[in-house]
Amino acid sequence: MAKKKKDAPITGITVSKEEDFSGWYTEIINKAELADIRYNIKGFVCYRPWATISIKRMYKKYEELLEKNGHLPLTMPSLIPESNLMLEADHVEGFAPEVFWVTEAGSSGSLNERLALRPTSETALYPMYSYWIRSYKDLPFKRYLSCQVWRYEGKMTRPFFRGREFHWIEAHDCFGSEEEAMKQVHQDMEMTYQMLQDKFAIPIIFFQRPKWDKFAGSVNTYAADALMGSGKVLQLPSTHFLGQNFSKPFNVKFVDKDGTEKYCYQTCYGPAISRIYGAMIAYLGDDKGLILPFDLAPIQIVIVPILIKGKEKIVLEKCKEVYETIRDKYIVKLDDSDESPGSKFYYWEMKGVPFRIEIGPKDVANNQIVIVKRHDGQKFNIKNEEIESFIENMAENYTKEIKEKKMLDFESQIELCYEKDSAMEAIENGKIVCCGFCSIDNKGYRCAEVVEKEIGAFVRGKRVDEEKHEFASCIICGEPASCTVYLAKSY
RNA sequence: GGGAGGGUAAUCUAGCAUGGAAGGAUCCUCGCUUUGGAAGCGAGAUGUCGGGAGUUCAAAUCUCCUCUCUCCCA
Repeated sequence: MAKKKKDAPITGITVSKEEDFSGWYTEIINKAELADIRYNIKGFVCYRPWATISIKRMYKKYEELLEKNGHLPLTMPSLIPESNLMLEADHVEGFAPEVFWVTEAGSSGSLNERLALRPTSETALYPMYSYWIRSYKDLPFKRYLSCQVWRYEGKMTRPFFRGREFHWIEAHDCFGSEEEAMKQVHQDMEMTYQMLQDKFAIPIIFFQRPKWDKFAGSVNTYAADALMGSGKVLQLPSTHFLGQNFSKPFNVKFVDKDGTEKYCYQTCYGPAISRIYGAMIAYLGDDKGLILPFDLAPIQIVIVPILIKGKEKIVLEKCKEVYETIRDKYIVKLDDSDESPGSKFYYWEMKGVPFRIEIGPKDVANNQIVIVKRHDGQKFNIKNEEIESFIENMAENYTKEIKEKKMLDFESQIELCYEKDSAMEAIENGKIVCCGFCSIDNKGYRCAEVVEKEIGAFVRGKRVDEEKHEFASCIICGEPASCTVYLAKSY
């Protein structure tokens, strides 16, 4: 065996995730070759193959679920005329500060009308919806598009978490009644749980956002907060009930059964896939590197031959044999490069490959192989005839095991608080605070500012599932509480 | 939004105070040797010193502008 040298180069992760999350994240982005920020426009990054493969699979899963639930795909232009964008007042006000404008083209100089690079597609889609929707028979009208959007973010950009360009899906649905629209909002939330929790192993909870924090132009916003375990939350997909706020200015109406024209009730839903990917690698990863759900891993099984002088041939033959038996069902890599075995172990662990198969002369002699599971490091000696069934069983359970390990019980994260001081202490201790609040309508905004300034947390809103706690008064102003809200630090 | 610190080869960096031939390590390529948790030796290749302007006989080094990255706070 080769001797380790003290100053041997370290290709794996060198920063502890717990001690220095920022450093850990930066290092994993680089060393696992997920993104490259050397592209010289702030907030615009290259997603490298290892990330892109997983992201494409996430898209595919999400798209399949949306289609199963009655959405059809479409593709839209990425430029929006300024006059479209201006049609809904609140929407303009909310997005105008972060719009990228195209004002010149070619050699003919400036354009007659400025064109916005879409920051979101409501104002691109809805003029077309007014053409496409004529009758109640066209309803419900459910469409989605997978696309990039651009927002001139002022906050610090980070690969996947926050960029000035990001990749998402947006679904835009039209209904004949408010009830149907609200049913869609609930279906959107259900889809979010199915994807984020079941497929990507990220624990979430939905809140109805306060009025001052809702999507610009919507009636209400319901947003998933990922529970990051540190008491901090991260906003993930949100779904919005738009009411008739957009259908009126955009003239999205239908002739109902009774022959009268009515404006549609609309919803929109925006899972930002790039951000979900960032949340997933950040939440699941450990000090060895990435941990990926089995379906999303670009390589699911890596075979590492242990080549001892004089026995290379029999080892490699067995590796190829195993490779051939499993390559039809899984994405398998036989790493027969010149690196030392240890170096390969560290590398593929960092890349988050779920299973590693080691095959050396001893294994050949014993008619077995060694299999190591990435997420918990468990090691198994498996006889030749049991290889396929063992892998099948382990592959089926791998994502579930990660999910069980990483799932957080929301109730265990929260602390009921009746006074500002105890809330401050709870937030300090990395808890989510549950308390009474005067109002999540605009009149509660002043108290929310106090929460931000003095407690250092944000009002995330009213939980959407069953609320078990009741409070008599607002934790800030002491007025009678109209609702129970949750306060947390956020990313 | 506010503050601080960076940018020299693909990567990490020395050099900058006091202007005068850009140095090392890693990666990469080739050869030999090795391989059950990060191997060794030898040879080789790689630089608009982030960009622009200024000062100077002379700028990685001084001045100004700009782009970009990292970290912290609101």
